[in-house]
Amino acid sequence: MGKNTPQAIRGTQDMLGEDAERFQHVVDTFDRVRRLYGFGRIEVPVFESTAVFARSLGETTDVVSKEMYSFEDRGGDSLTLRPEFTAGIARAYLTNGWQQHVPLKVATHGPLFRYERPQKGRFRQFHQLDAEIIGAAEPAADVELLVFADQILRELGVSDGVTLQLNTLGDSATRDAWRDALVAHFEAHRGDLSEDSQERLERNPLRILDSKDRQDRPIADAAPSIDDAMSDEAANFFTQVTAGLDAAGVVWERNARLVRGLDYYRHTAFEFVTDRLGAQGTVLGGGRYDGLIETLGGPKTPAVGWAAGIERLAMLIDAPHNDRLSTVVIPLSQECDALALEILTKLRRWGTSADMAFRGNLKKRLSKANAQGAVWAILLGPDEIARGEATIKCLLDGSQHTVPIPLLLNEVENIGGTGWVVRKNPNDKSTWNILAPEPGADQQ
RNA sequence: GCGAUCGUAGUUCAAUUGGUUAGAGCGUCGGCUUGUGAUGCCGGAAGUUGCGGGUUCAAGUCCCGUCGGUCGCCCCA
Repeated sequence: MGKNTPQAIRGTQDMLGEDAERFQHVVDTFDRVRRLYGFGRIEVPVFESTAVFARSLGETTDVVSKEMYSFEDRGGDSLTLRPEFTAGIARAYLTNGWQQHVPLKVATHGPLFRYERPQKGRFRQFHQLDAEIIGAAEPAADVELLVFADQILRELGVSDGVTLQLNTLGDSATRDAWRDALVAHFEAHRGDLSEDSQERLERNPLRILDSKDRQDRPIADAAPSIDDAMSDEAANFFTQVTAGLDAAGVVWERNARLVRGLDYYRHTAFEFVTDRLGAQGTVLGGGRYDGLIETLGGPKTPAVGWAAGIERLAMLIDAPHNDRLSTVVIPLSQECDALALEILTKLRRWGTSADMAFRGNLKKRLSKANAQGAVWAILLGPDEIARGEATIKCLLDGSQHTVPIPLLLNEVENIGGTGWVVRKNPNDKSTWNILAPEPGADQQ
């Protein structure tokens, strides 16, 4: 690193090659599965008025109180880079009058920002997949979201190491009653709690329940259960959610200590967790937030949603196999460039992946083509062009053949009666295939 | 915000208890082949040892500060 070269901002990442491919594979999978479930794509701004997040998440949450990137713009307004998706989506729902589309199933993904100490699976600019159903009070919506999440994890091939932990926080009355009981319990043992948890008692007492601190465990384990405070309606709701998951074949386990950090959650709360990511075990999490939209000044509107960490998922998946570059066109002198460009353009318009090697002598260019993983090289030299021919070389087995240029340009099959076949197949973009002398195994 | 640990060519790493001119693989550039890659051989370029200060006859190595990476606490996806 030179001394004067700029550094990337702490907690941000630059991705190239495999890292970027993994990331994109997660996004692609999400986008494909999301359509299967009828979730429409939405886009929301990367920044909002600070109040949108402060009111939604709760002023005392860590996210709001110490992790937001907030700034004053030139007009003097306080803005904040989104630390999560839900608040902005709820705001968009209200400002655009999307009530007309209820129940609204939407999905998005993109960057989020949180001023935290970076570590494994945790960044200051990170990226999430997000899915929400707004305006549905039925447990079917919770189930829908969970089955959707489960399928994404399956299709990414990570579901083996990931388990769904499920809990209910009850309705508002249940949650409040439970919270009071918890506070009373923890208050009684205040002196025995860890320093962190004494702090939590003020800000977010529910979080003492899943404290990792040894000192807290006995007290947390002895704390009153949500089930004791649960109203019949809330219990019934939860039963319907679990019944739906069972019917859909989604494996889950109850974790009565599972609590979410943000204030707006009610009823269903869940996390898909793994032990393969060190301290950051949660790969996807969410729940029901029936009160949020009202908090933002809208009508009473039930909603559920989840978010998943793209980087975390990308760390879990196997490296996606790259499609092989099909063809590299190699002009050997300047007079061949125009023809090379013509062929190159044609190949790409046919749907074949192709590139041009334009630097160095033939040796360099072939070497470059090989390094790119190309299957075919088309060599265009003055001599060949003079004869009206091009050379096609298979980089897998080294075989090569000359081909009349007009045939190349006209998508002709069976090149010059040699048995080499150029097949243009618009439905299969991998094939601008030269078939006859089998080049060997996997061209993909 | 707290704690631990690390920082050496583009990159991955090496460099006796502080001791000459800081090395190697990969990559890169050139050559062995005037138009033939992937396997081979030869050679070149490439470093203010993150940055700043200090201790010492002598610092990549020890000390302090700072910036960054990594891991944990916390928090969360």
